[in-house]
Amino acid sequence: MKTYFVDVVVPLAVPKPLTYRVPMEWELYVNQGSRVVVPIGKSKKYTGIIWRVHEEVPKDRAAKYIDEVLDDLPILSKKQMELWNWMSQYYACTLGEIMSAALPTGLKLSSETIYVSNQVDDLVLEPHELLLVEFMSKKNQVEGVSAQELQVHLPLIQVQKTVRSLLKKGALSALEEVKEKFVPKRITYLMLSPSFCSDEALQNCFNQLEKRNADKQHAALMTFIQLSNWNGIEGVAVRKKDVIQSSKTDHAAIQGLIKKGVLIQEERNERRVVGEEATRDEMPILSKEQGEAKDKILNHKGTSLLFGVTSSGKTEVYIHLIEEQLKQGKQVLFLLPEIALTTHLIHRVQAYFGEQVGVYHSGYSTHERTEVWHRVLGGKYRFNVVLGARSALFLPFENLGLIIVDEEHEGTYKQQDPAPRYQARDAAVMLGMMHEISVVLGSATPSIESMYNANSGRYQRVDLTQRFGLAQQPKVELVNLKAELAAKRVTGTFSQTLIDQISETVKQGNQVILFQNRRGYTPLWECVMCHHIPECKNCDVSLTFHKSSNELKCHYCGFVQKPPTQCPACGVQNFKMMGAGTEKIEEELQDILPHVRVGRMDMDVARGKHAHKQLLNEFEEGKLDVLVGTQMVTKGLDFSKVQLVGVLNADRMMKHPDFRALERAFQLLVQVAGRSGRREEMGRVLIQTYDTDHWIFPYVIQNDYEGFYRIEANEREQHAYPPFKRMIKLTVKHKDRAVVHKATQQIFEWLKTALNGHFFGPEEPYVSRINNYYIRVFWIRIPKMTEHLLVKQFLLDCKLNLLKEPEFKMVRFAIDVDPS
DNA sequence: AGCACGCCGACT
DNA sequence: GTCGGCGTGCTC
Repeated sequence: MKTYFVDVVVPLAVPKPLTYRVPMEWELYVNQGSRVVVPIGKSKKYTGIIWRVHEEVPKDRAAKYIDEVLDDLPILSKKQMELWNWMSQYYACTLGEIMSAALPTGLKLSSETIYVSNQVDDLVLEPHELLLVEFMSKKNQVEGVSAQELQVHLPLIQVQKTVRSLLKKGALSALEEVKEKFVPKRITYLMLSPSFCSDEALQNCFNQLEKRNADKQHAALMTFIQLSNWNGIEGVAVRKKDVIQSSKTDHAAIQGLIKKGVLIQEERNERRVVGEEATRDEMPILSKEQGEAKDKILNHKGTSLLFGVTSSGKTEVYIHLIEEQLKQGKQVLFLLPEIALTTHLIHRVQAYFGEQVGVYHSGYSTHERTEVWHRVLGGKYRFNVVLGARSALFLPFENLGLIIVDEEHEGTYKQQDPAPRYQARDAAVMLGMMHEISVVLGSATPSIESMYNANSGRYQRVDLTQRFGLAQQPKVELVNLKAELAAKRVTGTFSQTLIDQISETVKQGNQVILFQNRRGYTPLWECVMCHHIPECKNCDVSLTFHKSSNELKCHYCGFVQKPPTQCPACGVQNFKMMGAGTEKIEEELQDILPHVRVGRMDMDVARGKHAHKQLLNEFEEGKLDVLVGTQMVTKGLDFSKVQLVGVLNADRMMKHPDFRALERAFQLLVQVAGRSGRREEMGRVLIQTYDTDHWIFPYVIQNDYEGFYRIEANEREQHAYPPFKRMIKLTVKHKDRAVVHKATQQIFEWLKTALNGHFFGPEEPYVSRINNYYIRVFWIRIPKMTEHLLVKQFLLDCKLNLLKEPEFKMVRFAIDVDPS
């Protein structure tokens, strides 16, 4: 007799899968990639994924039994598991961390404590205990009451304490219950029975119903025929609810028709996520260049970099590539940066491919996401195209034929904070290799990494150089802030040159977008006397002023306070605002040009989804002349009447102490410029800067990516940065400054012996304390040929050895591979 | 992530 | 003396 064990990945911070024993009755059902419910600790239950089935008896401890097998068929394919394995090694994280990121919460159920009251006589209860017992007797007697419910309904008493005493007295008992969070919505559909599927039979039926004065049934059937667009074909289904509603009949009428065998009813799982149906757009016609690009990509079973200037029609190429895959019954994964998912690109793709298109991103509810997961797996309503943010990478494609990564240079493809700190674009390339399929990375301003890979032959390079239609390259000019300042031609943030241009553009009935990068450009509160700036008590940053709420806020930990009336340093009661947020800019502009209608779009406004949409609508309808915004205004918004784009200060983004600062600045400036003059007239772009001589500007003005790339790549090579070296960032945090210092000294010694000359640090980051944690950073840069997995293992060992020391056990140690 | 165990301050 | 605060360690 064999005894089976399973290694189960659980979404907890455990280094390895946990081993459980399989009860005899489940032996036939344990498959790799299926979910199970397992007990963990004293009482909790979690969903885990079976990673391996084996017969090796665990040596160090007795294995617990699994509680339940949730799926008869795996919800993770072999390929997905392979991807998870690769990711956990490459990004030095655990499978559990990947599981947390990969599965929609609907699939990650965990247990909940349910209390049931027991009938016990002769029990003396305290008043608050009585209250709780009474509440429970009023509620559901059979199913019990969850701990959460008690907390919500009885806020007046100390629920936990009371529950504990009642448990002791035996008046309550506790159960752990696991609920499947995803319950498919069931909807009843009606169909015509096959024997009535002819005009003749139907006519007969109507006659019969009329004869018997069965008006309601007659009306119901008539409505059904109308709603189903009767054309003699079997199996067209209509919702029962719709038939009843439009025919103004009732349940009984339908039952009558079912009894007569005219209609049949069927329960179906309703799809919460419903794609665009009905009319499909005609396939766009490709230019010669686009057609060639499409063929090159299709014929290359590997990664292609689609380098297409703005308005060169990358989307049309994508559409044709998708079409090609669908013809072969293959699925397509279409990754987009989060923000781009709110635009009309989704509608465009849906207009071509209808109900086969699924969308997957954080804005979707867990139910919707879980449904997308199920529908990617298969079934009648399989999604064959999924547009999604980085986590869509984890969907369980069975039959993937193509991966598209649009705007591949976008930083949002890299997950920063909780592990897994993965780069979705790179992981997509790996996934493509595992499936042996084509991967397309598209961008008008590729990341230095991707262009490097294209130039070195790792990726195939495909260019789109021709602009589509009437779109013209805008005219980009610099405004020398130094000179304007000297000539007293600057008011706050605005140079007179920019003001004149705005005024002129608006006078002509055109629109303006003003771009302000957020970084280092926040409004501060400063003492006029001693220049004291209020700082966050938890973080090493200044508090920023939010006018709308009249609060000083910390952007790192969320701490808020009212602005002080008296300076805590010198006691003077006089503060002024420093710096210029979008709010301030909006105000300034309004002061200078009172007749101009100004709108503002930034994170504060965008928080409310509707406010955001409304603002864009107003701008589109021409109710606003000027839109002031942060990064958000650079993404995929096409306004036909925008003739002028102003970049208020280009310097801050260029001078950031970060090796990617120039790359980002170039990308941003080119993208921002692309917002101007999308139609017949040539648009203008004005960039305000103190450093007009910076080498980057000629390339921005000429829109010369290649030229920019040559210089920037050379810089990176000279200074041993990616893509010429592999980079790993180590972050060390602790609440005690002295402990961090000591820990980093220890790490420094270890790194020195193993990686001498290939690392920098410890370094104090720009913001050196967040949420009361002191932060230090090491930068590791190793040659490409180095066995990077060994280095990562070494770093994990460092972590382990460090946390072994009692004084360092509370140190947080994060490994970030390929940081952005 | 929870949850229990354990070691120190303010109460009966 | 105890109740309960949260720091810390473990989960097959």
